[in-house]
Amino acid sequence: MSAPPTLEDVARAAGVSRATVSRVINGIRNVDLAIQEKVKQAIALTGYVPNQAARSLVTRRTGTIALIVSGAGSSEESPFPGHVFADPFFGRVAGGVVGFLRPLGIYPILMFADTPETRDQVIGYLRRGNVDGAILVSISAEDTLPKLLADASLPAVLFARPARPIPISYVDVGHRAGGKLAADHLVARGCRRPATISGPLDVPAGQDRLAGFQEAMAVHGHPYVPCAEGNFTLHSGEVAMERLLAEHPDIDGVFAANDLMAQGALLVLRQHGRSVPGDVAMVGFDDSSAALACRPPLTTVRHPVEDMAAEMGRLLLTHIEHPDHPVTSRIFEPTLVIRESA
Amino acid sequence: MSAPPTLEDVARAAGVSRATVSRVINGIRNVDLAIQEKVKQAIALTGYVPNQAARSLVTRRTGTIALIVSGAGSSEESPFPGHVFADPFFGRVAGGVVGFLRPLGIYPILMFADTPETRDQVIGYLRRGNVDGAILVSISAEDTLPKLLADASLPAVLFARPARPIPISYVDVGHRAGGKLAADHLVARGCRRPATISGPLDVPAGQDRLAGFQEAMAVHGHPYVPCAEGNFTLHSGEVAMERLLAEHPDIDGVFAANDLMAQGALLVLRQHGRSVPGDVAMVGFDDSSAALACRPPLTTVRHPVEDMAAEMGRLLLTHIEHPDHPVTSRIFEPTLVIRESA
DNA sequence: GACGTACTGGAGAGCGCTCTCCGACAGCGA
DNA sequence: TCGCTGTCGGAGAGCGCTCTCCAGTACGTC
Repeated sequence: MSAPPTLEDVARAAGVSRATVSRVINGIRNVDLAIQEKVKQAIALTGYVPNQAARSLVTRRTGTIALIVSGAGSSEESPFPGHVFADPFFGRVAGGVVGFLRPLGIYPILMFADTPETRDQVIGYLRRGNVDGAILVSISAEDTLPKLLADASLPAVLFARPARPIPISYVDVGHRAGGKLAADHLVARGCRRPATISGPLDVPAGQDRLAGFQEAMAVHGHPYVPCAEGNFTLHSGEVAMERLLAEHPDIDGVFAANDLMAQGALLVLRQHGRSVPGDVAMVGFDDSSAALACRPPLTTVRHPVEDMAAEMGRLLLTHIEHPDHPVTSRIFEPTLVIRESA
Repeated sequence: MSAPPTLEDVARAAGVSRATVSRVINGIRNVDLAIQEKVKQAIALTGYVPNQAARSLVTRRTGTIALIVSGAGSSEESPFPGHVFADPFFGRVAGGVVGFLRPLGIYPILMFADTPETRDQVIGYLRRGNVDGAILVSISAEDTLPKLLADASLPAVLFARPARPIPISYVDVGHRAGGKLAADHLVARGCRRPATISGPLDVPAGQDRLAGFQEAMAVHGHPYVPCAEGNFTLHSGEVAMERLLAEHPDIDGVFAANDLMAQGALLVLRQHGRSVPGDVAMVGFDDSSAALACRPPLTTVRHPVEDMAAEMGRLLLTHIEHPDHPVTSRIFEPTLVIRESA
């Protein structure tokens, strides 16, 4: 078995033409059942597996898509990307995408675009026609990749609304609604002196969660809520909580714009001898695995990441299938997951 | 620009033949410098990008490799894989692989093989010639994928030694040496009543870390060390610590076989009012981001995951380049990272 | 019985590239 | 002058597949 069997071999074994075998394999047009059977046996007999390259050459479809995590400054100390996975949130996105695509026989190519050079490499790779489309998780406001993608008119779908309007489809969660959920819950359980640790205020996710929280709090009679800005990392959550505690020692409820910051805040609270939820209630955002790693387990706004990732896959496939499909966005409703921290 | 430019177009623009353009692009043989220059200009002019499918068809190389995370039972509650990323360890592997491969213009296809069906899908995908080779991170002892890969004689490299001997190259860390490092450190800082939370004892990583720790402890005069088995998750670390504390309330030092379990153990210790490292010292394993998320920050045995991942890439490329390259394994030395927990 | 129609299978032309030949030509020694 | 060697560019044959024709057959209709 030096050379793997080709369509030609199968055709010979089945006593039909290449075209017929191809039709059987791709399920195109009616082929006589008896012949279909013969072909299938021949395929099994020869151990034939289609050559994807040859197929791609003529169909102009690769059957692969790219999953790009973009915009992370990465860490300066290391030439290795992937630190983003320190936030379990990205693992969920990856899992969601794979979970949806896998039954379709499609597997994503994992790419990181964390520096200008790697961004160019990524674009080059995409333009070379290696993939049919891209799913992009962009994590900074200045990321230029969404625009480059749109300009290249490569089918693409974004996770989260881009900071600047760009003609590209995206999927997002109702950040404002999530912020409101957190505020309502905090107030409902008797919180009188709320505070919040926001995400970075140059990205929509940061702005909107904060806005939603503040607006709802205003409705509940808290027109001003102390706020410390973080950047979605555990450490930034600690720093922010430290500051909040120093400036407003009587805080009795905190909304952190993601679970990782909430986790950091919890650590600081404990260091200061504040019990949770006794002295201070804490609500996070995302419902990532970090929420379960907290003690007490975190009450948090659930980001239906897996469903969103699946929707991204669905949307991308639609764009690939129908190049003229209009730019679309879909917003998912967040829900509150009540655990023990609030 | 309905149809993208082809080699033929470039050749025409440069006034040479297709073959010459191909030679210039692939840097093969001597081509007159003046002609090279002309060709390069023509490429720039036409905006030519090579068609990977056509190239693959003739070279029989795809220029892609698979990154497979295999053997996870996944979670029963969800059709989505990727929960493995809850352990930041896997993010590091992914980052390390991408970091090494990316400068070479190679990007991995991300696959999860968490059930028998998906395992078959993965094998089918690989056999279809979609990739040149595979990097496999197998996380359970009964995983059959390594064997299937070896049988398919597809170039592959494993992360960690397989539970059963299989003719396949792998990269691993000195688990025993790591266990010894932990033991020595614990003893050196005065620990008298050590205990350990082991990983699952059906995988080498679990067995060897424990063995290395026990052996070193024996040398230090602790022939018997209480041990509770965990499965590398945070929760299992909690459960194990609970048990250890119940059975041996006077423990003053713990070695957890990975950071996540150490993090869980720390949580329990705190609940029981034990200070760390005052009452109990804690040493983890991996030096993943979880170690930094601990309070106090975790002293841990560093698993040089990124370097190991890079080596996997290097090894895989060698296997792809030279199909007859003998099966190889490379063991990395662990080091101790001293922080505050011990 | 002649014709139109529907359906099925085969022939063959590429898809864009690589790579082996082969020919052209220059340089050099005899 | 002839031929030999070495260098460099071109011709052209595929790589394995899809898909558009086209031919053959069966059947129904008038």
